Amino acid sequence: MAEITIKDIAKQCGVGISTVSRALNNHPDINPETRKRILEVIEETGFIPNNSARNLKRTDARCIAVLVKGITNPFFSNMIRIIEEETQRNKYALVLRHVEAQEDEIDVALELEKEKRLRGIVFLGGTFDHSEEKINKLKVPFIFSTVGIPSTECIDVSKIIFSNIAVDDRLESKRMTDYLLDLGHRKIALITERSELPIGRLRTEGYRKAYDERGLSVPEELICYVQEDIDHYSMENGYLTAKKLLASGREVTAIYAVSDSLAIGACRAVLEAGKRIPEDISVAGYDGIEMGEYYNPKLTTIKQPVEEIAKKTIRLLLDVIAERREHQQIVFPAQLIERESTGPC
Amino acid sequence: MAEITIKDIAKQCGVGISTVSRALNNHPDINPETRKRILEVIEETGFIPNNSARNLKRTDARCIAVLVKGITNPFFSNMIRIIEEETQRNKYALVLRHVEAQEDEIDVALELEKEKRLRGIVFLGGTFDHSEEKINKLKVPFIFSTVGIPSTECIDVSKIIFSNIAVDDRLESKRMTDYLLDLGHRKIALITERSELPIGRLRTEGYRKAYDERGLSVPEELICYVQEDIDHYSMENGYLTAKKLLASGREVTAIYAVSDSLAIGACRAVLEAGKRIPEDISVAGYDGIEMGEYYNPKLTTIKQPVEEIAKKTIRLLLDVIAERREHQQIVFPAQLIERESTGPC
DNA sequence: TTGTACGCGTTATCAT
DNA sequence: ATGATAACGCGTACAA
Repeated sequence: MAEITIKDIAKQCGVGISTVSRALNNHPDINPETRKRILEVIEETGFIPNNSARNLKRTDARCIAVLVKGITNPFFSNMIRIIEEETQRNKYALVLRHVEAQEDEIDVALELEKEKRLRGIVFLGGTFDHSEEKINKLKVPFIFSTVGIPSTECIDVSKIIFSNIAVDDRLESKRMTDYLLDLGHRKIALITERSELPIGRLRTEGYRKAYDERGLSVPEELICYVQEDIDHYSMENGYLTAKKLLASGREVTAIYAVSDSLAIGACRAVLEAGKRIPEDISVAGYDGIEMGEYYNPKLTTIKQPVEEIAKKTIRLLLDVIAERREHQQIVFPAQLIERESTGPC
Repeated sequence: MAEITIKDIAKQCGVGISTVSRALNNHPDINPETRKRILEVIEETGFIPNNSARNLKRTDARCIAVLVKGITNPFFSNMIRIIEEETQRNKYALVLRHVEAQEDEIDVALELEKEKRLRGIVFLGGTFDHSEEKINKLKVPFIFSTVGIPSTECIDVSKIIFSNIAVDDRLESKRMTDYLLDLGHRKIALITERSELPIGRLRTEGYRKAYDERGLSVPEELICYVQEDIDHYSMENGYLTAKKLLASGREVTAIYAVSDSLAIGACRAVLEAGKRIPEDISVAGYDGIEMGEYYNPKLTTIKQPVEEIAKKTIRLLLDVIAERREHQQIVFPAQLIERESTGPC
């Protein structure tokens, strides 16, 4: 059962294979009539060009890749949707790849760069924690988006080889903590992740800083780490972690979780413990996912400007690809949205 | 800047390229020592084989594809996770492709089948509504999973060329409606989609059937269709649709939405209208996504056995690929989970 | 056990 | 405007 190829089309049309190729790729140097005839035969016969062969030969290919680490994270759903739109608007093809938790996103990128003819890469989620050596192997421009702000020690390097776009997680996290402190809360539990992933680490630092700046001592016993063995940012993890906290009997007047999913899980635990939100315990999240607006009570959160971030990510990447601009480190402001889940102590 | 290829590795190791190829593919016919030496050089030099070239030549390749229409649908998140696990357990590679709303999933499948050396395909979401002619072009086994049960007229054909796994949406939807009717509700609003996609259509039929069987007339004015111009199964759409319904002033004692996301959106609208759930209005969903357990109130729903469905999907597909089994039409039972969002009229 | 040579389906180059 | 032909990087008979 032979696959039907460009050769068969050529034979059937009585033309050379390069003519068929030209018809396929909208080449200018072709008679409109022959082109039409060829396309008709292609239609009839149901011929589909083999992408592997194309990628092997092609030199141009307007194509970028988006590598998402943690695709279940609803925060990325929106990002991806907008990225797809923007990419399409700019007549670029997009290959979207899901990176498993245990996979290394740079390895995947390297492989993809060879397979397709990528012109650029966007990393969503994951870390900066990659050896310089490995990162240097990437030959096309790439951008980290919403993975946090790199610590100062790698800034000089990064300026040269990649862009970064994110909100200032440390600052925004401090803002949320400040807000809760301003409401009179002192016993603010933090639900965060232990691992050294930038997101969790930065947001935890912001929480600490808020206490520090006021000369208040951080209530270490209220810093709760999510389970490592299940999805760090799932509702389930927020639920389990909050439940453990509440069962411990430690006094808590507010819970701040470093993601909205965690916060919603925490809400369920609070509710199950027979407490009211926010009258007995305030709950706050981070990210600004759609769910927070629909939850009952509506969730107070730090809303990241997803749309702007996504659009800027693509625009910057395409600019760098076209050499219209250098790599940049961009910080977007986020917004504290006060809704129903938080109140005075 | 020449890409580093298998040839370079061969030269650097002082061996032939086929030896390198053998090392790469764990071929038996190779001296363990040379193999080790080659792998070392590959490691050092950071060589990554070009997948396009591999796909072009390869004949075996244990690889299946999953095409997801509507990846934002949280119902699929879990499915995908389990499918990934199962696939990996069976030592198959998985290519996951996101199909845009306006794209035709069969076209995408056809293209992918040429590009990679696929052994099988899973369709998540989408429709059966494909011309037989086109569907016949797919040469590898494929399965529709959770897209509904095909109407009788295509069953005889389908038996031969593809498998289908799903719950009986019509039946389960009727079950939910029966449950609400049993609670004494008569003014049950339905939030569903107008388009002829199987999911929406089947679930609407079930709703009607429940009324019909009791000799009750269907409250046509309470059948609400979601907006076509935004994601059919989003919380936003549930919210907007329910809001319009409530504003109309029509009497309603229960709202049944054909997906949990829609139901949660509807809950928000009910709450905003100053009504209590379930005391004033009961709300029920369908699917059994994680969110429903965490929502406040917990959502009554029809829970699809996602895990079983996902596992069975992969197992059946692999069996068909290995010719251990014929294509099958499998119907899974779902479960009505009564939680907090529904109560007596 | 290893190396040589051919071909996978396509695009790019160079003639014509 | 069109056709022949050489790559692209790899896997695999086949020969050694």
